[in-house]
Amino acid sequence: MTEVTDAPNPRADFGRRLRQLRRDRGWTLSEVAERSGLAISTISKAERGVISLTYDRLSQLARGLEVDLAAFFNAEGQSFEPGSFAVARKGEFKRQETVNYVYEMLFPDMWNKAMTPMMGSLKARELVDFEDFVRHPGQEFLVVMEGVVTVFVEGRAPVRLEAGDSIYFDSAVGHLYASDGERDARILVVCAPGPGA
Amino acid sequence: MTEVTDAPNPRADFGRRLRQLRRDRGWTLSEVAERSGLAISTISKAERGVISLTYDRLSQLARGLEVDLAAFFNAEGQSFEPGSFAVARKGEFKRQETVNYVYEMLFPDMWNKAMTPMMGSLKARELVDFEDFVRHPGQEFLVVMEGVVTVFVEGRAPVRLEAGDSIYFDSAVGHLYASDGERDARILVVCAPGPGA
DNA sequence: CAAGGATTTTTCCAATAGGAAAAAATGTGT
DNA sequence: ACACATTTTTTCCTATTGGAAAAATCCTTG
Repeated sequence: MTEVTDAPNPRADFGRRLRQLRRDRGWTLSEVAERSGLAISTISKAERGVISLTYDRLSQLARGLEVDLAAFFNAEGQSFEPGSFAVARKGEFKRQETVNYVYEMLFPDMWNKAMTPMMGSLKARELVDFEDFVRHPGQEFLVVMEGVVTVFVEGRAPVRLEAGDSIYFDSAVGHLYASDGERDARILVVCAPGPGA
Repeated sequence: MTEVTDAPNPRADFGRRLRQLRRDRGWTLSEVAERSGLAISTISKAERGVISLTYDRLSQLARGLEVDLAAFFNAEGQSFEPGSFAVARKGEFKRQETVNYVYEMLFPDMWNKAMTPMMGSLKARELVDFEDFVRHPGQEFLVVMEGVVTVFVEGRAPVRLEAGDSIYFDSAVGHLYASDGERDARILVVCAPGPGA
């Protein structure tokens, strides 16, 4: 016995979205049924929130409607000694310089760490040389500690980050940081080798 | 008798992702069960691809894991799309609470990241319960953003860290953080799975 | 407005999901 | 190695889903 609830049923929303999706395409139930391999009745019920589709069917349906599964929801839219540890005191870092940045590796004498944390300084209004995108395997995480930083990711619009903001990306994609404010910026970068490292 | 199919079952992928998501948080099945309201067995089966969850359950599960539903799907295949990136704005984090800390996972809807960055707050002079050392595989990196923090590493003398200081250690060793100052402390923690993860 | 085709909703039943509890496996400390 | 606690997997059973076909609704046209 299906209750007549107009409470914000989770599936009701989904159903509406589904129907919308179908009608946007001007398709009928049977058309979608054919494309997806589901039964007409199933789709009908799903659209009205009578039933709650299983992952399998959702998956099929997505293919049938030619949308990414996510579209349905977008609702809201290591010789590191085991057991060891190390402390890095502010200011006691080992300095390194590259063309683009000045940074200090935090635990230089531990090797095979799963992560490589670095503190970096970006001089205010440093020239950004677009020829020098940095690329390397693995993933990278950056937090802005002070100042404002613009991150250039190859093929994407620049991202402006303020203190407290962070970004996570695939290091294999060309990237570049630059201070964006009047002051020097201070960043923390943590690199990790990719899954297959 | 479950067939031993290693065929690219659509749900198998999903299941793996699910398990990953749960383990990233260090949660047990029953923990997720409680948070999501689903039965333990259901989650277990879903993770192993034995069953195909319905939309309703998926929805609940997403809430329980504190991820956007879309996060389950975005990566139809791989995790952390090669070449992708994500930005976390200060204050736009997803809150999580444990017995000892309040922290916000920074990129909750990307899974299989090589690193798991979190921002945490430690209430001033919170009682430290030494019975509750935290232990999990992998390595951990902590930076103090604000305040003063004492890190207790099992079997070692407590380490006092001030803003800008950081510590890197093996997460398998019992560890515990506590704010040590008058003010609340703010920390950034990055976890990485160990070599054999 | 009646007839006929197209589309959607219902009905009925087999297939599958989901939960409670038992069983197995996996970890702890002693 | 042992018992003990914790976590995961199985088992067993009920509730729900999903499909085929029948019934109802909605066009369109004469």
